[in-house]
Formats: sequence, C-alpha cells, structure tokens
Amino acid sequence: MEHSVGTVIDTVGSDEKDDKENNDKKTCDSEPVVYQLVRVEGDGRLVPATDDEVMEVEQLLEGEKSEVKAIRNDKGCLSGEVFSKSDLEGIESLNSILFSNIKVMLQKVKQEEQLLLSGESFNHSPKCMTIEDPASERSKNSKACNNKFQPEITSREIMPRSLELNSIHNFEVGSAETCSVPTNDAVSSKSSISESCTSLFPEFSIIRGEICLDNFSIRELQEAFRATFGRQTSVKDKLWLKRRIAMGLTNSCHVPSTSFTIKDNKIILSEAKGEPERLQQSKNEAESLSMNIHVINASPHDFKTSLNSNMTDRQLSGKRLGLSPSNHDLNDENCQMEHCAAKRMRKPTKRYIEELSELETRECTAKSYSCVKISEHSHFPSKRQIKPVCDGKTQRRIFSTRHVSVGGFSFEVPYVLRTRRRRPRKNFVDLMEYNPATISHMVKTAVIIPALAEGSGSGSRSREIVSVPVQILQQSVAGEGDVKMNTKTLNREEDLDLDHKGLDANGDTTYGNTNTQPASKASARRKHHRAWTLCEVRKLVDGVAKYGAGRWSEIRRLAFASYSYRTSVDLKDKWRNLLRASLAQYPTKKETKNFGKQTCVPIPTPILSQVRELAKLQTQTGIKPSPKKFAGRGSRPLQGEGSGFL
DNA sequence: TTTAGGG
DNA sequence: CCCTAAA
Repeated sequence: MEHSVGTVIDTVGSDEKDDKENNDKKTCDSEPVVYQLVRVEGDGRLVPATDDEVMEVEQLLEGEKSEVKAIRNDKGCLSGEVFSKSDLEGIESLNSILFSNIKVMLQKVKQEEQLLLSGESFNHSPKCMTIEDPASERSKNSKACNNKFQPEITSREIMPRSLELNSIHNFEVGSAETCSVPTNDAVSSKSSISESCTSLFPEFSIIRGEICLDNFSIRELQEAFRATFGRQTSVKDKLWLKRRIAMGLTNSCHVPSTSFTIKDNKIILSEAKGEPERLQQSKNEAESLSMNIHVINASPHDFKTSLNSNMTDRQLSGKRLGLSPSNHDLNDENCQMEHCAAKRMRKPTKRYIEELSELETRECTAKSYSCVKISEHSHFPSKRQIKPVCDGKTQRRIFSTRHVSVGGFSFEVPYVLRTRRRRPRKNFVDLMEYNPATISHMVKTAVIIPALAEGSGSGSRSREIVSVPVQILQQSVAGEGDVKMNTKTLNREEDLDLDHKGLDANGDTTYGNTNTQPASKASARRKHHRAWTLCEVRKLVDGVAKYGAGRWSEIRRLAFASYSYRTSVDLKDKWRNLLRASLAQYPTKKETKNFGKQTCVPIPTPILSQVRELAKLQTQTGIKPSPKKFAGRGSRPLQGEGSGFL
C-alpha cells in the first residue's frame, strides 16, 4: 500500500473477498497453484495486467526460462503461469516451499491464463483475481530466486520498500486483513522475479527458503542486514550480524548463538528437520485458518503453510496464541510467534497510534470527560464510569492510552492528548505540563472540593461548581490550557448521550447533579454548554403549556426533575430562543429554523408551531401589553391567566 | 429565590 | 450561557 510497485508482478490477484475461497482451496491442497499477472496499484489494489505487461513478462520469462527448470503445469498451462507441485519439487535449491493449493480455481484460472496469453486483455473474473495465495507466492519467489540463493527476507513489519516487495504480508491468505495491502511481489516467472527483485534489493532478500547465515561473508551479512532492516550497518561482527539478521527474519529475539539455519522465518538448529510431522502439522495449521503460522518447510512437500503470515500484526497477535500444535517445532514456532507478536505489536503501534489517536482523540476525550463528570455525580450508572476507552478491540489501543486517575476516578487518556495543541492559558497548566501525576494531583484537588460539598443542596448554582473540576481536568488532559476546544468536543458527546438516553427516558439519565457548594472563584467559569435535546425541548414546551411561561421554577421542578442541570434560567432562556426560532421560522414553514448551521437536530416544526401557539396564546391572554421584541414573551400563564404580567 | 432581560 | 436588576 504505501509503496506502489509499478512493476508487473506475477500472480494472482488477491481480493479480499476471495481470500476465503483461497483458503478453502488451499486446504484442499496439493494442486497446482496458478498465478496470474497483476499490477499493484498505488493504492494497493491489484489490477489485471495489461496486455503489454503480460507481454513483457512473457518475454522475460522467455529470456530466463532456461535458468529455471521448466515450469509446467500438469494441466498443460503455460510455464511460468502455473506451477505444479511436482515441478516445484524438482527444484533442487528450493528447500522449502510454501505452498498452497487452489484447486477449484485452477480450471478457471487456466482459462483466464490462456486468454491472457493469447493477448486478450485480461479479464479477471473475481475468482481469478482472488487467487492470491501466499504460499504459492512464496514458492514462486523461492523458485525464481533460488538460483541465486538469495536469502529471503521476510519483512513483516515496516520495511523499506525494497524489502516490502518480498514481504510476506502481501500474501495474506484469507486473513482478515482487508485492506489493500499492496501485494507486491510475486513474480510469476523467474525472470520477472529476478528482475524486479534485483532491481530493488539485494539478491538474498528474495529467497524464502532456508538460509544459513553461517555461509555468508561479512559483506553478505551486511547486505542481508540491510535487506532485513532496511538500513545499512557497518558492523563487521559476523556473529552479531548473523544474529541480528536472524532476529529480523524470525522476528524473534531468541536467536541461538550457535549455528543455525533460518527457514521461513524460523530458526532451526542444525539438526531439526522433522518432515512428515511437520508437514502434517503445517497442513493442519493451514487448514485451521489463516492464522499466521510460520512453519518451517523442511521439504518441498511442505507446501502449504506458512505464508499466512500475511495478516497484519494486530490481527495476528491474538490468533497466534491460540494455536497449539502438538509438534515441538510448532511449539517453538509458537513461542517465537508470540515473541513476534509482541515485537510486532510495537511497530504498528507507533504508526497506528497516531492515526488512531487522531481518530479517537475526540472520542476518547469525550469519554474521559463523561467519566469524570459522571463520577462526580455518584448516582450515575456505573457502566459509564469506567467505560473502557479501549474496549476489547485491540491491545494496541491500550497502549495508546495512559491511565489517569483523578479523584478516585480513572480514565484512559490517549497519549496524543498530551501533545499540546494550544498554549496554556493559565499558570497552573504550565506547572502540570505533561506530567500526568501532577495533573492527576491537580485534578484531584480540584475535584475534591465539589465532592465534599456534594449533597449539601441543590440549586441553580450547583452547576458552576460541578463544572470547575471538569474543566480543570480537561485542561490537564490536554496538557495545556485550552479548555474551549475540549469542552466543545466533550459537550457534544454528552449531548449525544443525552439525546440517546434522554429521548426515551425522559432524561432521568444523566446526572443528578445537585451539588452545591462554594463555587469559589472557579465558578467564574462558564457552565458547559449543553445542547438542548429534543426531549428537553418537548418537555419545556409541555411545561409551558401546562404551567405557563414564566413559571420556570415550577416547570423545572415538575418537568425537568430529571434534568438537574437545567435551571429555571435555562428554561427561560431556551424558551426565549424557541420563541424566536418559531417566529423566525414561521414564514418559511419549511426552513425549520435553520439559522446558520444547526448542527444538531433542527427542532421539529411541530414543536415550533406549538411554541408559537403557546406564545400567541399567552400573549393574548397575558395582560402584557405589547410583546417585546420577540413576539410575545412572556406574559403569564396560560393557565394562570389572570395574573398576566410578570 | 425567582424572573425578566440584556449581553 | 452568563450576569444582574427587580421583585
């Protein structure tokens, strides 16, 4: 994906949707694998090769065919296009070949192939495209490259582009990985492979078979190192290089200091080479799914296997552990795999963290905020208290957040948040800077005050108190002083919550805020903006209808009991706004009150109408002479009409 | 404390 | 939403 390989690459298109199919087929096994020419687009998609490309490849094949054993398909397909197992076996240098079969596809593919060869534009049926088979790819590579005996470098993680071409991950089989990983590589013909390979990287970076670093010269090792890690090294220590490379190739830190051989990402001490068993297992594994198992292919027989490793790290990590082959080798592998997983998790993490955090920042922030807020009001349902910011999803996420404890409440804060977005507004912010501990402390302190005060009384003022700690927290979280931004985001979230819950439940939901207390100066802060939910508006309207406009305290008490955060003043203000809105909208019937942007739900016209009615009614009823600016506002009660007037 | 209004 | 005057 990230790198676009513009070259013609052999084989098999891989489409996600077909992956499954592939898997199934693989499991069937022992059938020839078919490769088709495809080109990897910049975005990682596979595109059927064009005629020209096909021609090109063919030429290449022609040119170098001699080098490789004639590859023919049992079924008579053209060489280079289809490999049969037997053919592969015939290759000497190919010690291990990962192989997977796609039985069913064969036929279709063949046909496709022929069409392709015949010069027709490549029509790819879904099936064709889906043929991608990691194993097969691998085998191909090995084949193609093995003459040169290039050590293969499996780049599982982020690697330099050149490496990436060979990277296994391209071959993910049926894995969940949906995205378009650019399947680079595989070259259908040896020649093409060598070409692309050579042009991009060191020779040995291609081999996927067994690698015995012992045989490498320092220089070769360095090359291998470069191929493996994407960077050069001047180290001349053979052992070091060897181990390092081995680690890179196997993704394991456990590299024996003695001589060993690397096969398909596995380290093999000179002896081990179980075959039948291994084979069997590998098959099992392969069948078991697209789990990433790195199986050592001791012989050409082991075709199936291991290339499932294409799955993304994240995806894999969990699954791998689940594998539990009885075979020792496999166990070892598993162990290594675990290491790999652990290891692999880190890299992606970095990359993804940023992305994720960006994406999740908002969410997380909101959540954190809610947690805090909620916690402040003890009666809030616990479920929200510790809403796992990083749910079950992936561990990765967990890493991306840090745990912050505030006044006994804990929440996850994405690390990203720690980055400063704006300049601190206040001194205290500076003090806490990025020190979470400090922040926590500060917040705690701030929270404590209101907490203690809690329960003392209820009043319109309480809200101010509540808001104090929260805001501080926000600042803390942000690592700097900008409250506004966060606040906004947070509020939005809350609003949404309210909407969801509030609409039905009438709002009992949220907070029971009623704390009180010395607002202190902090009260200077502004109450959080809480968008009015439809539910609230309805209630308000009802309330007004029932008790009359102006009796805000009453309405609040009776109709907004559950919305503790709405004060009578709020109701009044809202009503005023509603009136305005309703009147404004009146003319255009349809516009709803679409002033500006109304991010939220526009108030349903019916409600506005109702408001209008009420207003009108009250105006009339009310004794209040000439309504003021906004249509008539307040007079008195609908019911208590007599009193008209404020 | 509650309302009404202005900002 | 906030603030305040007036009640």
